[in-house]
Parts: sequence; structure tokens; C-alpha cells
Amino acid sequence: MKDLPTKYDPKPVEEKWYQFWEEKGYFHAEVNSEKEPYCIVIPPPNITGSLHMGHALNSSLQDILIRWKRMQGYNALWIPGVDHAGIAAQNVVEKELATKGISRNQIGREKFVERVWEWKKQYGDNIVHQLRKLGSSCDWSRQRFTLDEGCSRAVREEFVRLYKEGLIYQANYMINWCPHCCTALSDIEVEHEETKGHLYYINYPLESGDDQITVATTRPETMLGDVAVAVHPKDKRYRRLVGKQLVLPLVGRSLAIIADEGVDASFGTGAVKITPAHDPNDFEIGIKQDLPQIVVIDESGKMTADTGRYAGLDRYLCREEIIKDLRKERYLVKVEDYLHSVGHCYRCHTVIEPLVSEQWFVKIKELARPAIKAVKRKKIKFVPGRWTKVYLNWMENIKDWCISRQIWWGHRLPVWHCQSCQHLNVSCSEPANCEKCGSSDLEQDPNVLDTWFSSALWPFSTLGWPEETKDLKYFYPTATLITGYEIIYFWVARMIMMGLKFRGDVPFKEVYIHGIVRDGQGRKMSKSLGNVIDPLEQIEKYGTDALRLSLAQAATLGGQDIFLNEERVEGMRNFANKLWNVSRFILLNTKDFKFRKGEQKQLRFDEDDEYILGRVNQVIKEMTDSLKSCRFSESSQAIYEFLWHEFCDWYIEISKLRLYDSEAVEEEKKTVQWVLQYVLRNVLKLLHPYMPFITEEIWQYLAPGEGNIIVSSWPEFRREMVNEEVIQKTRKKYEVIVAERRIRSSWNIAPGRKLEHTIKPVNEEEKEVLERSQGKLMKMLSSSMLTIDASYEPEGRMGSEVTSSGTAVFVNLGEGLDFEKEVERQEKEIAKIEKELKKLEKKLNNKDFLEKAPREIVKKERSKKKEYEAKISRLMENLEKIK
RNA sequence: GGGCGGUUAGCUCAGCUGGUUAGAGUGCCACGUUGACAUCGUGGAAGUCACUGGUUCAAGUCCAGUACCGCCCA
Repeated sequence: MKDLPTKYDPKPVEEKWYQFWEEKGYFHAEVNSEKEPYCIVIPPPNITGSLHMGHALNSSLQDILIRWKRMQGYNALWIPGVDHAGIAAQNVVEKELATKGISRNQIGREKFVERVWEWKKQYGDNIVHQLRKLGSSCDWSRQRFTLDEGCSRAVREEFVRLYKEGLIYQANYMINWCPHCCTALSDIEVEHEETKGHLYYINYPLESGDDQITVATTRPETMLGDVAVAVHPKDKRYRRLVGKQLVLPLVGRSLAIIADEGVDASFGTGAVKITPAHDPNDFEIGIKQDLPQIVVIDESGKMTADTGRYAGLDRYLCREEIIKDLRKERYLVKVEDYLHSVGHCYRCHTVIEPLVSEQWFVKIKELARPAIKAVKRKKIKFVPGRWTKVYLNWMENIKDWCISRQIWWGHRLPVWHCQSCQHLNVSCSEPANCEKCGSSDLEQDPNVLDTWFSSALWPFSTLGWPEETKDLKYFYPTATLITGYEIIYFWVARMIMMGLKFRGDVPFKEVYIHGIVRDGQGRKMSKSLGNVIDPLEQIEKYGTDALRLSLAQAATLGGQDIFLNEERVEGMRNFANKLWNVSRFILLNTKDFKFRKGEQKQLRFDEDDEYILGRVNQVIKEMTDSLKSCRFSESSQAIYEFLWHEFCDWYIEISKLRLYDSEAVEEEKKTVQWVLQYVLRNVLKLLHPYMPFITEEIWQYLAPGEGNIIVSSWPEFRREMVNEEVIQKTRKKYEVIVAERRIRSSWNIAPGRKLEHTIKPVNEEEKEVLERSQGKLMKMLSSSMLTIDASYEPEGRMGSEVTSSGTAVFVNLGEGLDFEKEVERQEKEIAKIEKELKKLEKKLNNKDFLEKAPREIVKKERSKKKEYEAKISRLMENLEKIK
């Protein structure tokens, strides 16, 4: 066995093992009826994306589950893939073309789509390669793309079936239009933002010329499309004017004053201008009142040709012009600052223009109903549970889903318009003739589908749907979906609806929702803020394992947003190094030892051995339990704490006493070696899902010829190895050592200096434990003489300390020392315990407490009181002497 | 306007079903080149658990309200 370097260097290890695992096919899963399936589908990252901390967190958590389940013997499958990100990808390529002075319209649809595919070929796997760096054990042979052949077939099937059932319809309706992306958007693709604007008050004179009405608007440019002015029917201020005619300023059109319940009388003057073609509210009122729609803003956000002198102006320029003109002609009454919510495109952040346009919609209520039921009946569980309400609230108020997009990159609608009879031919494959009139003059609908329309099928399209494949039957429904809350509506809800619709079963049984990774100050990481912590950079600096463990530790039960700072990753890097070095120690000290599992019976464990064996088993149970309920933070902290502060801090140090002792019997040494190996083996396995690389590397040194840790078995909790009593007693023993170190520290005595010690155990039980360990204790304490005496009374001035239960340690420090500071320190300690004791006495004197509290608690409080009393009396004893 | 979350050590955060001398990481102070590790060891200091009421024998933990911060929806 070659010696390990003193520092762990992650880079070569990570490259080596990832490649090895993949080549060995450990990430690959096939249908196997002997094994229970455990399947996760990745939330497909955008093809345009590059790895950020959100992906790192998301993927780390999935990989933890997958590796854990794989070790537990499940047939674990993690399906990777990428989303074609319609608008985003189109924008990227368009921008690229623009740098060469080419517009997409210049080269045409076909050529443009070709360009995007080329772009995809070149950059599309970027993020996938980055996912590998994280150690993600995805089955890459099953990698999918939402626009690949299979997914495309699935989308056509989905569309056709929904259309044939009347769940997809075409309608002329007011939609959200992005003038930059030049496409319709669904409601949830619009981000509302509080924006500082103005409220303009404009006079509309009566035709009769004897009065006027003042209307308030945030968008004066839309007045060119006004067809009425509306007031609330109960509004007394205007009742007398309803039915009269107004003259639209600047335009001269005649407008009726109408009454409508939809008017908010408290807004502005209570009288609002009605522009059915450019405002969602007005659109509704327009339909109700049978008003015409006058379009004045076009699809690029410019004023239409019919707007006279404003024609061709951008909507914002036009606003300025209108204001200027209104002012000139004295129609403008006043302008107020106004804070209102304005919709922006979630892809390009342009202000949304509400436009009336012919689009395709999904009738969603019918699909939502079973999806609501499934969650209510706990067929799907949200973790943390509070997201259930968020989901249900949205689903119960859901509106029809606009699925058509006026872009070129994406799934084109499987709809062919007959040019002869106008019939819509909807089918999975391109028809040669119109099914109604037989004409061959067919044209495919130019629209493409919302990207989410295809990702809604992800959990089953990736398994082969619409074919009834073996994979689909075996792996569906998947187990756990891990994602962030920002896409509960976009994606999670839609997968549930489509899963139930097309598979008759939920797409996953559990949805784990994690927070968003933010910077140290809680801001969203963004390039413009320059506060991005790049995961690849962190990996470069600290290693993948360190990054993964930091993220896992941050994924707490409440699913709060994660404020990541680099120090945390650094700390986990140090932890990796600690693991590396304790492994080095064990390897160096077990060179002559061959570990055998069944050997325990021939070994004689002492209390320190039993303590650590019990503890490691408790940790096994703890981690298994917490992983079961996605408590990533809890489980990673348990192993961190155990490895560093129990195994390394205590057991390793104590093991040295037997390993380095020339007088130690061979049997003793072998026992220690066995325990060291047993604990480390389990620790490595427990850590593997979190820190796959370093654990595999060490495993190869520790257990050569025993295969790879990635496919080893998850540790099994062995109750018979846990002796709670021994664990408690041993802890008490270690407390004695800590107490002695406190004495040395406060007197500034070197740890190695030999001293004379007396331990005064608080009870018979502790006395026995201490006596059994007397030899070890002498070494741990650097003691030249160790007396254990329950009736010991200090004679002169002694250094002393007391454990929590009241066992006292006395150290003979010699003559001529200044105890003044020591007196102060001890008095402070006594005061602290006395305060606690008083609280406790009060409690124990309370009749209600004694009657109503569970007996166990009362018992516990009583023994606590005893401990406090013992501790105080021991502290006093020595204080008297040193005063 | 409706809903959700947060407020615990200098900083970043844990704390599930109420009973701990309220924890961790990091930072801070003191000491330390002991043969796994200075990416380390040993010891220490540090919190009226936002505020106000209530329920309870018992509240950081449950309930109500207040303040401030953040998010989502309209």
C-alpha cells in the first residue's frame, strides 16, 4: 500500500472516478423485475443556461438521493436532459445573428431553425458537461431533449388528444404580448413589478359643450383607441351623465358614457376611459357592453397606421406626444406620481402589451380538477408541506392556458389549415389531404407551442410515451421530484395535470421544494449585480465534494432560501481534509491487519470501543431516517459532527494508547484495528452520497478488491451494537478529561507536563467507570499519579474543576501560586449553577408541576437538582481552600 | 388588497411532534511545531431566542396581535 499525501487533492480524484463509474455503467439502469425501481427525472436545465448555484444545489440533492437509493439496493435511475427553451434560445441565436447584421426574417424560418440546431450542437451540451463536474450519477445513455424525436411525438400526441377532446381551442382573445420577443405569453410568464409612473387626468368634454368629465389613466396613448367612458352605476357623481355623449380629445370621435359594475369608483375620478383593444379590464367590459375594439398599438409596440399623426411612433414616444398635445389644447388637468404594477416579459423584461389576438388555449379547469384531488388525497406530497397550499390556491383559481407562441424555435402545432375549405386538420402526422374536402392545399399552422407544454410530459415522455414501453411500465410513476418553488406553477402543476391525464397516475409521489441560492446578503445572484458565486469556480478551489456538502447542509427542513458564502465551502473542504487524514492514520495503523466482518465475536471491546461502535450505529439510523424524509441538512450535520468531534477528537486519540503501547497485547491491538476499520468503512459509506469522490478514493485504499463504494451496500443499523448506558457513562468519563484540560489551560500548563491528579467521583457508577479506565486516564491526563477517591478532601490549595454531574478533578500545582483570578472564575461558575438550581427548586416546589408533568420529566428534574447540588458543593469545597 | 415566509451568539444559519445549563459553522481571545491533519489541536468568551399579550405545571417551540424585512398572487 502506498502512503497517502498529507493533503487531499480533489482534482485528479474527481476526474478519475467519474470517468471510471460511467465506463463501468454504474449510472445505467435497465428494467429489472427483481429489483424495486427508484426513478428521478431531472428538471431539465435550459439549453441556453450555464451552471449556476441553483443547478448545483438541485443536482446535488438529486444525486444524494440516487446514490443513497442505489446503495440501498434499489434499481436507481436518474434521467437527465435539457429543455429547448423556445423563446430564450431563439433570442440567443437572434442576438448572435444581429451581430452580423442579419435578422431572422431575412434568412427565413427554415434557415433560422437550422441555425438554432447548429447552435444547439455547439453549445447545447455545455450545461450537461457541467453537471458531470458535480458528480451527478445520471444515466447519460438516456439523456433526452424536449425537442428530440421522441419528445416531439409525445407533444403531438398530447396536442391531438386534447384537441379531439375539446380541451384545446382557438380563440380571439386578449393575451399578453411581448413586443420584443413578438409573441404571446401565458399569464404566468408575465412578471408584475411595482413601477413608478404617472396618473394623467384628462378632460373629455360633453358633445353638448356644457360640461365635461375628467378621466384618469396611466396610459394616455391608449386614448386613441377609446370607445367609451365608464362609471360605476351607483356612483352618484356621474349618474346624471350616463347615456350622454363625449368628444374624444385630439381625435374627435364620439364616445358614450356608460355604466358598468366593473368600474372601480375609487380609482382616479371614478370615470375611466374604455379601450377594449388594449386593456384586459376594458376588454371584458367591451364584450359585455358590445363595444368595438379599435386597435391603435401594433405587435412591435408602435402606433398603427390609423392613428394619424401618431402613426409609427413607439408607444412611449407617442405617450409624450399625446401629453404635449393634450396640454397644448388644455385637456390635461393634472399629472400625479403613481406607483403601479406593470407586467414584464419573463424572458426579456420588456413591458408587456395587452393585445387582442387569435391564439390557442388549453381549457384547463377540467385538467386541474383531478390534479387538485391527487394532492388533497396525498397521492403527491409536497416537502415542505406549506407548498401544498400554494399549489392548491393556484390550481383552484386557474385560468385557461395560452399555448401558442409566435416564434420559430419549438414544437410546431400539429394543425394544418385547409386553404380550400378552412377546415383545421389536427393529427400526429402530416396529412396529405384535407379530411373534410380532400383538398391537398394544406398549410401548417405557423405557431409553435409553449415550451412548458412539452416539459409537462417530461416524467413519461422520457420513458418512451406515447409508446407503452417496458421502461414506462416499470419506472412510472417516478419517486421524488426535486425543484425550486419558482416553477411550481410553470412545471410541477402541469406535469401533475398531464401525468394524470395521459397516464392515469401521478408523475411522482413526492415533490421536494428547495429554496433559491442567494448571496451572502440575501440577494438573488445575478450577473448584473456581480454577486454570482460560480459553482465551477468553487469546485476548482475547494473540490466538488466540499461544494456538495455545503449545499446539502444548507438544504434545511424549512426549505428557506440559502445564503451561500464561500467560507462555508471552505469549511467543508477542511472537513474533506480531515476525513482524508483520519483515513491516512487508520491506513498507516492497520497495514498488518485484514478486516473481516464477522470477527467481532473474538474481539474484546472495552467501553471506548463500545461507545464508538454504538455511536456509529446511532448515526446510521439517524442518517437513514433523515434521508427518508429529505432532511438533507440534518443528515449531513450528523455525520460531520460524528466524524470530527466524536471519532477523531476522542476515539482516534484513545486508540493511540493501545496502538502505540509496546506492552499492549496483540489482541488489544487487533481489537482497536478492527474498530477503526469498522467505523471508517461505515463513515465512508454514509458520506458517499454527499461526497462521492473522496469516499471512493479512500475506499480503494481501505478495502482493495471489494469493488466500488458507489455500488456497495448502505450500512444497516445494528441495534445490538448500541449500549446506551455505556455511551452515557463514557461521555461522563470524557468530561473528566475536559475538566482537567481546563485546569491546565487556565494555569497555562503544557499538555505534556506530568502532574499528580485526584479524581473525586460523584457516585459509585462513575467511580467504577473511572477505575476501569485508570491506565488510559493516566496517559490521557499525563498523570504521574492518579488517585480515585470518593471521600477525598483537598488539604491545601489545588487546581480543580468539576464535571456537569459533579465529579471533581484535583491537580496538585505546587506552592507559591496566585489563586486570586482562580477564585473569581470559580465564584462565577458557582453563581451560574446556583441560578439554575433556584429555577429548578422553584419548579420542584410547584405542586402543579409534580402532579401534572409526566413522571419521567419530574424524575429527570430531580436528578438534575442532585447534580447541581453536587457540583456546587464540590466547587465550594476547593474554593474554601484556595481563598 | 389576498397569501406565504423570516426576525435565535459579531456574521451565516439549525432547533421535527412544547420539558436541553438554547446549538453548529465561521469569526474572536489565550495557549500549542505530542509520530493522521496548522485545511490542525486544546481551552475560553459570546445570545433579555424582534416586541406585546395569551394557553400550559412548563413556551425559542403552540395561539392572537404589533413592528420591521423578503417572496408570491391579484
